[in-house]
Amino acid sequence: MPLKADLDAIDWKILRELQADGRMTNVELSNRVGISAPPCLRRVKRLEEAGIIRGYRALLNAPALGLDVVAFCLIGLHHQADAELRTFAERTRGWPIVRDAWMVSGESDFLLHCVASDLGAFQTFVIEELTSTPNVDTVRTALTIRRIKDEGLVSFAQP
Amino acid sequence: MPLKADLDAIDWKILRELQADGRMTNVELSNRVGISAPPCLRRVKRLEEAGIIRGYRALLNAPALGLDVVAFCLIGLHHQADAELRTFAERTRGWPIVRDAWMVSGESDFLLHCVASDLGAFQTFVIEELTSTPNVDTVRTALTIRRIKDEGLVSFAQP
DNA sequence: GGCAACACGCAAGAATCTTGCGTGATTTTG
DNA sequence: CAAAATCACGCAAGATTCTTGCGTGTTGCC
Repeated sequence: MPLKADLDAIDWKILRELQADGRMTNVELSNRVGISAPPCLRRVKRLEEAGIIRGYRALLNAPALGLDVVAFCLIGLHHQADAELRTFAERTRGWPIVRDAWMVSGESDFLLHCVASDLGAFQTFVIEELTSTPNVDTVRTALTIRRIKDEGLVSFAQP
Repeated sequence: MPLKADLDAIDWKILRELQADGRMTNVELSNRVGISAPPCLRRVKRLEEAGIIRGYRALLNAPALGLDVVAFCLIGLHHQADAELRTFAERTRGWPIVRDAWMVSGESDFLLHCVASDLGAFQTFVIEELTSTPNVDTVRTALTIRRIKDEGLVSFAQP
């Protein structure tokens, strides 16, 4: 189960390339990182089995699919005991509009990344679902105007 | 250049499957959506060329890579003229700590999704970069405690 | 110095990708 | 309404890629 310390320069290159293009063939990947295909594939599988690569995902174009509203919601609860946090977290998993969600510390307790077909659908969600959920205190929303940066979770500026 | 209206049930299945596993082989994908491999591959390419599939990305495990801090920053500027918004947007692209960034409307002007190796690195970024950037008025941060939902951008609950 | 552990690259068989082509269904057109 | 055109499907075959086993060279550790 390798961790960060076990990764060498080639592993980092693999991670960078697959974060940029997760569907690259192994042959192409092996050329880019400078080793032959078999050891390259073995490294990728090792990274997958170690959980360093959590999976692969196609990135979809929401507007082209009729999803014109992307927004973030900051949620504050009345009571933040463990049971209440878990209850709200569980509820977010049942809302299709919520795509990613984080429990956070600071002025709010949760941050929700939401996608909806239009403003009406989003407002309906906020009013009829979010604010009417028990224990929800504050809801602040930020409608996105446009995405200005979109890279993978991990930066490769330094290594 | 197909749009939403041109997509049939099989296309939606393809999108769902590739959003869940972007590295699935075309043979496996074709089995799951119920057609043979050649037309399935043709559909995928059509979706890619139409920009509906924007790309593919490996999802990496930040903590395993020594990145223990994931946070969001809400930024308010003093002046929100177009030139100033563009200037700030451009600056976010030069910060490796900032992974995704959105221009938003509401109480803040920008939302930054940040990843850092530790709290010190993040605080250094906030103090020495963010707050010292010209035209930055307010900076509110939300440190993430844990991710409670992590799905692709597009929901497939309805179609 | 010798041994064990490890990762590499080669090679071959299996699987997948990719293209061309014929068929059938649906839509358009006369 | 019929004929033609369009479209997407599935089959088949060659090209590419994946996958595994194996031998070799290097590294680290007695």
